[in-house]
Amino acid sequence: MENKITENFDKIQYDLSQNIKLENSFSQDNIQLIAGVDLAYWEEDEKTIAVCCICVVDFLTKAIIETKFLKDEIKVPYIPGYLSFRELPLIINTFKTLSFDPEIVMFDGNGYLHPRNMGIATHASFHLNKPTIGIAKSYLKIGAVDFVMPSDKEGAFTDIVINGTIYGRVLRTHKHVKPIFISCGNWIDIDTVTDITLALINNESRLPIPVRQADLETKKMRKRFVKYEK
DNA sequence: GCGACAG
DNA sequence: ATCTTGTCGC
Repeated sequence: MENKITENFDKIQYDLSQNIKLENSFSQDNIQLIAGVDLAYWEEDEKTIAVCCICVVDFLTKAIIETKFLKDEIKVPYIPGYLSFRELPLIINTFKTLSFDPEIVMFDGNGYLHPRNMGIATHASFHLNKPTIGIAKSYLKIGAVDFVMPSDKEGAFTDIVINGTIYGRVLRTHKHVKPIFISCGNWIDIDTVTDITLALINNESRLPIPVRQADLETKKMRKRFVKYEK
């Protein structure tokens, strides 16, 4: 049964990946606004409900410009490697409610660092038509490829290379703190991804501000909903 | 049968 | 992702 699901997903991902813009010309200088996306889940009457929050951040001042959310039932199961099919529908609908127009979007999860180079950040770029970045808190193993732990210095990183291609980067954003796994979503290169990520780190978290903020908001919203419906 | 497994 | 208490540390 799960096989049937993933077969269909594989075909959709293949079709999407044919829609390729060739340039990775996005530069840090082009950013004024960057968005962060995250979801929180809970159970309600045997159903899985999620709220998606998107936070728009001013890249220079780090100020939170806008926060929007949307709640809905989630019917697709979580299968490792197929996260986007579970979370993207709600994300796309939430994105439509934004009044600001961020130049780039940051996701909780992988982009190119994925068995089919089609993690949620990459998949989303084709729907949002914007450059994207993947930020994962743990490693999704690709085949038998392990990652090498970077040295214990802020800004230290190692690359996850497969057949000569950089799939992603293991980045230490704070000393003595577990590294994060960053990768290109689309229309951007890995060095720019690294620069942007590091520019958005503060002392509060190992995660960059946009996804950190979205994570906080998403949990606030869940508290509100769960409290009001019982 | 057992382990692995973004969120 | 979520469930969960205390606890160590800045």
